[in-house]
Amino acid sequence: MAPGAKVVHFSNEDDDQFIIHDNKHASKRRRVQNGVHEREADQPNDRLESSRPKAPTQKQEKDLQRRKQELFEFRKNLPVFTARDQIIKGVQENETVVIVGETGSGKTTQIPQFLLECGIGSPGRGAIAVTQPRRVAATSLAKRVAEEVGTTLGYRVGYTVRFDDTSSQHTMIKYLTDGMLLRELLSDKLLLRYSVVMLDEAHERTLRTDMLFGMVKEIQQTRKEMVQRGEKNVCELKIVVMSATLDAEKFSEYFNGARIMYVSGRLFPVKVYNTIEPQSDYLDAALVTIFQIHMRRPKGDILVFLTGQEEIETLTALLTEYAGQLPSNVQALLPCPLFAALPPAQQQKVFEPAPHNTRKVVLATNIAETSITISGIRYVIDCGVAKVRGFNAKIGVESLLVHPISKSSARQRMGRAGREAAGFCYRLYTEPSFGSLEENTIPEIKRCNLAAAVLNLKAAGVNDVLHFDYMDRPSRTSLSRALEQLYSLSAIDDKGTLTQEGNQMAEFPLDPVFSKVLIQSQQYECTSEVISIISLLSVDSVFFTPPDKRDNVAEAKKRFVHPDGDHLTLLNVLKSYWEVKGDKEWCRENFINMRNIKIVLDVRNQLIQFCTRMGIVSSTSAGNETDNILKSFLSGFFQNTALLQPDGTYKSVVGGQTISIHPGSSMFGKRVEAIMYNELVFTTKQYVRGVSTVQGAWLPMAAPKYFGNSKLASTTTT
DNA sequence: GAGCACTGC
Repeated sequence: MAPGAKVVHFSNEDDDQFIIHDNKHASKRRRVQNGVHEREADQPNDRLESSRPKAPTQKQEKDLQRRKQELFEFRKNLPVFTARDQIIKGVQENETVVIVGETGSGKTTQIPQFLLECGIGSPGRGAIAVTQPRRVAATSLAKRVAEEVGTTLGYRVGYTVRFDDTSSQHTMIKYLTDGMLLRELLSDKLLLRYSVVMLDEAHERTLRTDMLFGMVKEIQQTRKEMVQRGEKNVCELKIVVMSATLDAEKFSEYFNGARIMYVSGRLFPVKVYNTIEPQSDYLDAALVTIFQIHMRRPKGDILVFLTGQEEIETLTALLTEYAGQLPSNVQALLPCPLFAALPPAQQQKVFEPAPHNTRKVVLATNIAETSITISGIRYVIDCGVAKVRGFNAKIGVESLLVHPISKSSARQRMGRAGREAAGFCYRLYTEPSFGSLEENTIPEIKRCNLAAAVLNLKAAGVNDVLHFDYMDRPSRTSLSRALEQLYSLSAIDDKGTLTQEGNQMAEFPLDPVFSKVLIQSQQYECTSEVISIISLLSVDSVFFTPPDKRDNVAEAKKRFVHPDGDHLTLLNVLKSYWEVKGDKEWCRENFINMRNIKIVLDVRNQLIQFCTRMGIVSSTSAGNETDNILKSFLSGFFQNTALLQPDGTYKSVVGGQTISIHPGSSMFGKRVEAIMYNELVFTTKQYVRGVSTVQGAWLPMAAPKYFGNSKLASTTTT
């Protein structure tokens, strides 16, 4: 099949009246970098040593002030700048304000500065916290705003993310991840160090932002009552919710009718086309559309939204093949894959400008919808679906399935074409299909396992999690399941109260199951190994798999295999890495993902620090007693076990479902009496990953409270 | 016999 043999027909393709989004001010303005460009922050040398930030020296001061002046020229042209006085007044007069502003309005960089300048944030009253769902955003925003304020990073302006804290007692504007603020809540239950909490990107509705909504709302009320009672050293807490979409009423309603303010953005008009007919094969439709654009439309790069790595690799291969057949008088076509598992060096390629006379085609997952911004994109192709993580609380199984996106997600994808100039968006579905999409994506809190979130709430003092003030309430089944799981781990007692062990578990930055394993490892005298393995399991993979080298990767993996399964195999990888002292060449030869190994080592160091603080000896080693390591894991993962059936399949002990070992596991194809697994996710089958051999006899020992022998007996018979 | 979107502490 030659590209162009088939044609995909789009509505209104030559009708300039059909413009969905039109900001008439936008095209007149010049694009200004507002410092939220993730690429810069993704450089490996991004990490700062946590030195004690000091006031700048006289010489530094001079440079800082010069830079500040330069930046002011940009700042005063930002749309939000004209609304400075109204915003200050709005926050002064209201305890909560909802601010709606599109990308490029400058709200995230400027509003904290306004609040600092007018004294709402001050050493006396408290600092300004600005939360972000992502680390890179928090760090790059802080760097930019420090420059704008004219201070060294970490002095008046800083950030706090996991493994990296540049804030100090002098910090008045602090950018932090929402997860980090949740952790601060454990030790500062009323967030007394802050006078303002700004929750940015609220429309994304991440699990953590949703938890913060409820907690800051309660804290605001408590602090107000304290002030009314005349308590000293307390001031009221201001809440600023910032959202990019127009669902502000929902936020306002939740926050007792909070004042809504709108800030204009800086997006250019994007013309939207829908297909006239539904497309049975969106991958094929995308391929044809790419060439239709390439042959007929003016310069500008193309961004294609697809669902996953496999699709992206398929389409990359097809594009490369057809691009080679283009006539010599047509400009070249350069496919650039982009997904999270791609090694950083290859991710970097999407940011490089296309060579002369070449059009770049970025084939991306949802990573390009929020996390990564690519310049030069004029055309977006949207297949209308995405892989979505789900959780069935009734049977306790996670899933990862392709699902139609929401209208707001489709608009977000569309907007990616209008960041620098007017653009075009080709939707590979009909207009009625668009009309039938859900308005908003279902918030994460309604579709994930809540065990960790519930434990976190309880540790922060919210005991009645069923009646907590959720903006979107998770189902009762989902909350009950979380409570049951915590009970089975002895994190809470039968009244739902946090136990001493549960309190300890909440301290660790881990899923409660892992915290349990870590604590239990003391009895099995293998804490050192357990910490390493937990760290290794906290990244997607310590290997990376280039699509053309799958066999070589499989070969490399074999070198580390431990007969008992993935847990000890992973440990072998880390041991080998240490033996060669992280030699780069060795990593390359063995397809070791250095970025992820770095994260593993960071997590490991952090866990050791937490252990030390809590009086757990982290150096205890199992030596050759590797069974003890597996027994430790079983003490947390006893529910994640399956038994071999006479027909050679595995059946889960809880739920009795037939499960398959993921092909990426070292246990793939092996038959043993019983297995324990790290996770079970339904994709095309019920796949388990992170699998090790266990003995059936260990099960009742691992969880005497949970296992009656009857339960075991009932699943072993077929 | 065959494969996981994206975040975060």
